[in-house]
Amino acid sequence: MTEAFDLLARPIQKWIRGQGWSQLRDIQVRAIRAVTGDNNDIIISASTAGGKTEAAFFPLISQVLGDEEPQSGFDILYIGPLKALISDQARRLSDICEEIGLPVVPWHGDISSSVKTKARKNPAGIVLITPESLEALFVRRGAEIPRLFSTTKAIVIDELHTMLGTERGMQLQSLMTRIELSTGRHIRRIGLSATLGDMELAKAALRPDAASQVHLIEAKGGEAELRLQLRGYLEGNTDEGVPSPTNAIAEHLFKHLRGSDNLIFAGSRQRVEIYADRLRRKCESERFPQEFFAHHANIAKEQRQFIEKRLKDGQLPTSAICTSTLELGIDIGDVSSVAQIGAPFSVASLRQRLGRSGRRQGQPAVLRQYAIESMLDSKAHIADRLRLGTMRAIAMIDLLLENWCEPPRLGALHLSTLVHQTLSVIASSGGARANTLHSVLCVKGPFRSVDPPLFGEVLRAMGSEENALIEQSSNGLLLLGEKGEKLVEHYSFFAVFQTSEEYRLIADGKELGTIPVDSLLAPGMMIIFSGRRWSVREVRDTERVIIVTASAGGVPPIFGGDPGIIHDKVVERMFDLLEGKAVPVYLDEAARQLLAEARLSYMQLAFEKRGLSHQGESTHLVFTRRGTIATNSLALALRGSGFKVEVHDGLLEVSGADRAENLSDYLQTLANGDSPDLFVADTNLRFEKFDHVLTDALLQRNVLTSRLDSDCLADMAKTILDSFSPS
DNA sequence: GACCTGCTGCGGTTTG
Repeated sequence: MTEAFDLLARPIQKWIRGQGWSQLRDIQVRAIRAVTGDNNDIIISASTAGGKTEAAFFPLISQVLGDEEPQSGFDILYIGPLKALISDQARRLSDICEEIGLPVVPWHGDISSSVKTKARKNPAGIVLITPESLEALFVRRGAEIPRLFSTTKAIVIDELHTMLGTERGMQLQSLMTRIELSTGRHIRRIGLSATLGDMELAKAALRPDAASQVHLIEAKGGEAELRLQLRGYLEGNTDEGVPSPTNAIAEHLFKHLRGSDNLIFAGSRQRVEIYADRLRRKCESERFPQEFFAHHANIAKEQRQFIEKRLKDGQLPTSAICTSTLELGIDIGDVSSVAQIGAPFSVASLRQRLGRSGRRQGQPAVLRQYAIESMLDSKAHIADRLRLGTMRAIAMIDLLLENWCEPPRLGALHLSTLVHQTLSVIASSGGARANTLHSVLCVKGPFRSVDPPLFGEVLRAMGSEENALIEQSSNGLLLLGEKGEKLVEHYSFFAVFQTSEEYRLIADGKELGTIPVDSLLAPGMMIIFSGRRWSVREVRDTERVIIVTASAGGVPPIFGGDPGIIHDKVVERMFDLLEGKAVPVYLDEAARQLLAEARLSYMQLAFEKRGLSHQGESTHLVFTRRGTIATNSLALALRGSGFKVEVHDGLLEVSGADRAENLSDYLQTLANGDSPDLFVADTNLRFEKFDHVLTDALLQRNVLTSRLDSDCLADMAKTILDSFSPS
């Protein structure tokens, strides 16, 4: 083997030989050199099943084995986003470490407390933990942190992309900084991922102070051949014998997927239920055994694990109709194909989904994309005439083929998580001064855009009479207030993300899953859940339990959700497509037709006036050609000035102004640099777990860094006016 | 116009 192999400890070499591997993979060779060479941080980027875990751990374990005298403390800290992933990885690492005698400790909510107590009393080896369990260690056992991590060589962060630019990612960054501060040691960080949109941003997020020092190890090539098709379907055809798009797509899935393992991403939990119900009934009527199953976050854990196991075993053909639950790293083996119903919300997630197929040598990855549009008549809506859903699906596939995916959105204030971490630091240390908190969290920690005056405002909000989360002692020390103590004491404190209240659905004494409390159900109503039909017998409000029995009819519950954020680049590509002539080869006949119709509609609009187009008496179209954040920001500005606005991908439908001049006059004031008030209407500004603590002024500043952008308005208005002005 | 993720300590009972 190579000289990299020689850098590994004997027991690791022996294990590799024992596996019968003839050679190490390229990223493994490069990772071994990087880990052994210096103590810098590292990002290892390779496709799923590309050998990233081994690439990081072979040399790290070798270093641990090279230590002369083992000291008390965990040698390697692994952070994973999912309990299931941690259990998978612990199994793989145990296999390597068993003979060596290095402990491997999975640590999350499903691990018994005796295992954790034992590991805490005698810390050694590799600990694999969730951000939340690490948080719990800080809050409940703050004094033990220096001892537990005094000898830790590295922190390995799996699925790094899930942690970038999110509340949970800020929490993790904060905890990593706090480990370094409390042990007084610099600990190298190693991030693993398959879908990082921008390596420079990923480096900056991994180590804000020394991004340029981060080694980048990217796998080259090795991508499976991709076979793809985009199929178009029309809704609203009342002719006899023409199936609805849902039925036609279910038929197509049944015909092509039955007999093999597949993932069908349906886009929402409600649509998962609809397709699962259709496909189950299809199996029944054709007298085939059941092989299509619904899989989403509200379905009971036992049922989800049953489906995951069926997929992994590969014994019985299994197709899961799912949401993003089956998108991340948990081990379900290789699937024959991936289906996507409706356009996804990001290219990154499409790529992650596609990575589930074509993992075996010589097997292609297969993607079937289904697009549903409405039939057009003279009153058809502009979003339908431009076939925006189909345009987005094509734009996303286009960008996927170019190997592009969304970069993380860094630079937001994340004030909700700042509130959380402030409580956490005070809880774990018993009390802290304001300047210490600012230094730990905002200077050394991740909340870098929060200056002392802003932090002071956050502290005052937390200490307000109403919130009473913190209070100041006579000597200036900040302590937990009455409500703060209560909050931190409960285990629900450890997660930084928001969750909603739910009812449990019970049939024959067995839990089927949960549904949101706001989906109004009463006895006698019929629902579809877990792909089957049920009738509600009893609603027990105090226990939050709903008893159901099998039934013949039903409709899926409404699960609710946040609107997704589409990146600027995707919308730009959609409009390039509308203006272009090329027809992608992977479109079926119906999809070609949709593209042709969209281009014709766009040309007719553009013929009048590009950018700002007249629609009937008092309705105008404003083409922003930008993603969700910029387009929503302009929509709020217009609403604040009395216009009525409907928002679509890259365009606004504006009414309420009698003449186009009013609209263009207003856009002119924006182009001149006038900054409008985006918050005149009673816009909802509370999205995250601790947003309720913040004042309106803080919420507005927060939202302007995460979901809105007022700085882009002037340029956007200029561009729109330029394309509008008569030539 | 969407999706996902996570959770301690203690008291009681049973078993060797």
